[in-house]
Amino acid sequence: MPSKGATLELAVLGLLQESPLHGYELRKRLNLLLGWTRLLSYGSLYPALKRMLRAGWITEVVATSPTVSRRARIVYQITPAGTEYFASEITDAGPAAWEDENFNMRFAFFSRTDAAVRLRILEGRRSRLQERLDRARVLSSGADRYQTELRRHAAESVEREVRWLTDLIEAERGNHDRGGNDRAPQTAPPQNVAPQNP
Amino acid sequence: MPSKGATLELAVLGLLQESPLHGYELRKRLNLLLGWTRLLSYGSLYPALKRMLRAGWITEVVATSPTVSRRARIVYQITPAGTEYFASEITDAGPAAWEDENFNMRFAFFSRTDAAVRLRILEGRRSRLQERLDRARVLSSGADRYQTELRRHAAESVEREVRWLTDLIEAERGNHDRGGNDRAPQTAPPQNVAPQNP
DNA sequence: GTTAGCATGTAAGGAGTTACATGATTTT
DNA sequence: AAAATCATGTAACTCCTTACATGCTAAC
Repeated sequence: MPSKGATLELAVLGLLQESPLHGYELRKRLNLLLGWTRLLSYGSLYPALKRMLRAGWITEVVATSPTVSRRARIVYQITPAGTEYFASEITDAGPAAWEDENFNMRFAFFSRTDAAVRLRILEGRRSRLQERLDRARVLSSGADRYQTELRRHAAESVEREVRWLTDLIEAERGNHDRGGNDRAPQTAPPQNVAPQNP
Repeated sequence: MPSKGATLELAVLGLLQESPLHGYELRKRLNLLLGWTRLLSYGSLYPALKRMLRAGWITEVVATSPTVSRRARIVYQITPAGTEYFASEITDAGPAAWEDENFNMRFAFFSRTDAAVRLRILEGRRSRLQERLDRARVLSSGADRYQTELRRHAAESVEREVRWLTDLIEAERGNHDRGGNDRAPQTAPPQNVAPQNP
């Protein structure tokens, strides 16, 4: 079962699928990929790598570089089992996929995700955010100026994100009629094909 | 030391300062106040209340209501020690105050915070977000379309938040001192916290 | 009568942060 | 020569989530 901490593991596998990496470099890339809030610490990454080794998703190779004699780096490589696990998780468009952290990670690997799954994840994410807005619209008693302003701003942020998702969904649908998929997700002008309204 | 989990404790104290509350009600209000992401679970709240009891910040009173015989509710009240702790923490405008979660909580209790402290927290928060943007601007390499789009959107969100903070800072300065003097006699009608669109 | 909301908890388990510990290499 | 960056890890601690366990009350 994809418990919560699967996010880090999946992100590592996603990066290792492109090329083998050592821990230090991995951390930097993870922070670039997902590090908008707190930075990932080594005390978090290295134990995760050990777990993944035990799970058989990655293998480690001590890189003894003959030319440049840096400190021996331990390079991690993804295994077939790891590739399989990544593929199966990335295919799963269940509720776990539209959690905050998880969603960003899924999105980051969208180029390796089926178009249908992409769409489901985007829509799931959007309706989850919409629920949040509805839940919060039951506006509150006893809120002072600052609390009111805080909520207003938070709601506005969520609304913006909903619009962002809507644009992405439209873009996805727009180039869906082509079998090959994998086109730009950018807010492209809506192509007028046959409107497929729900 | 205000370790990380102090956020929940402080929020509880902030709410209890207005009126005594029992756990269930407390949870609902906390979720309204800070619950834009995940909802707070009882498994998290009740242990926190126990910790706070041990620390002497709150006391519990079993409310035996004679008129309506609901299940006995345990009502928590803030103690003088709790009030003192809250006051000292809320006064501290150190780096901890502009962390994501923490910042929202601080902001929610801004009406009970000194104007000078408010300003420092807002400015600290802003420069922290600015740092994030700078750190991320070194981006580029190895990012595909989706990753690029994800970063663009994230950066945009942070930029919006910076602008929001800038507006708030201006508003704070506006009704704090005009031209270096504290006692602004006229010209400064009580500006709203939210200086927004016409 | 049964579902939904009110109300309080505990136990197991996972995950992350901070601080500690060490050492090489590159840049200033 | 010092400082920054590269590089790998461990241990203690804290905290949260999930799932479990219980029982009352109101509404449908």
